Amino acid sequence: MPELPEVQHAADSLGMQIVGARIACVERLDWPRMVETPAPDEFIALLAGRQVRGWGRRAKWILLDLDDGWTLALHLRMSGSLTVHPANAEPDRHTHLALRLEDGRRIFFHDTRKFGRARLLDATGLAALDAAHGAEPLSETFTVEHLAELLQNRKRAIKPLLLDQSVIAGIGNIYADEALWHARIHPLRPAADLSASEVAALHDGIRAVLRQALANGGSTLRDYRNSYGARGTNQDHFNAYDRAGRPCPRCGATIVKTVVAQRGTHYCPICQTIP
DNA sequence: CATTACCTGCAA
DNA sequence: TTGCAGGTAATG
Repeated sequence: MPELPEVQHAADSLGMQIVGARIACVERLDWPRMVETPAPDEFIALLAGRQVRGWGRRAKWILLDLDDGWTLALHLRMSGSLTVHPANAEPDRHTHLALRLEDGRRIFFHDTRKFGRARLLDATGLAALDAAHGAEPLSETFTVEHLAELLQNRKRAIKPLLLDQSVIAGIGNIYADEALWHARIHPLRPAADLSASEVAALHDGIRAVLRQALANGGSTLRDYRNSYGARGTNQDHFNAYDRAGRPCPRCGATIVKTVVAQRGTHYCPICQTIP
């Protein structure tokens, strides 16, 4: 599913609609395995009556800041979506978590593949979630120098490193391929082997593709929707991802698809030099 | 580092 | 029917 741009839009479109509202109850939790902590019955009991004070995003987690010091953390994984509905809306069979607000509206966590997760965290739990994740690539502190430090001494291929949430948070399969295309770097290049100018290009590429996707409301391949149910349009602007067999927009060579780190990987064999 | 598992739906 | 999908965790 969703990577940083989609999660940011999901969080913002949800948060701005429900900030200030109070959760009346959990109306449905028919896939209890999605609740990682606390136990499902406690999760349900603690959520009732909580007011939404604010919202945010950390890595690919949506964070709803609640009163009494709780944070509801939601991860959409591959196929999740969070939508807000009027009182009369009915959840379908793929809606595994439904919250009722005191004003009558409903929030549906829809997730065909059931990979999505929810956690209700206290301050300690939130700090642990934060500590488990790496640099936020759109933050001011994510400089070229910082990226260079992160790549230093790492023999791993650059693509799996970009996908490692404990190193850089929020990049997934789409934006890893797009950032590497942007920077003209082959996905199998050992991270520590990148030259200073390549690191600078990668830094630029990461930020450019994420910002462009944010501007386009994220990418919708199949399931992604924001909390109004709207699709993103960034999938119309891919240069490499999902473009196997089509021309590289930069040099005209045919984009190829391989498997790197067990993920489908798209790149230009001419622009992105072989390791 | 690679493989498998977790799930369902859809295209090849 | 098989393989693949935007993610991650648990295994050899």
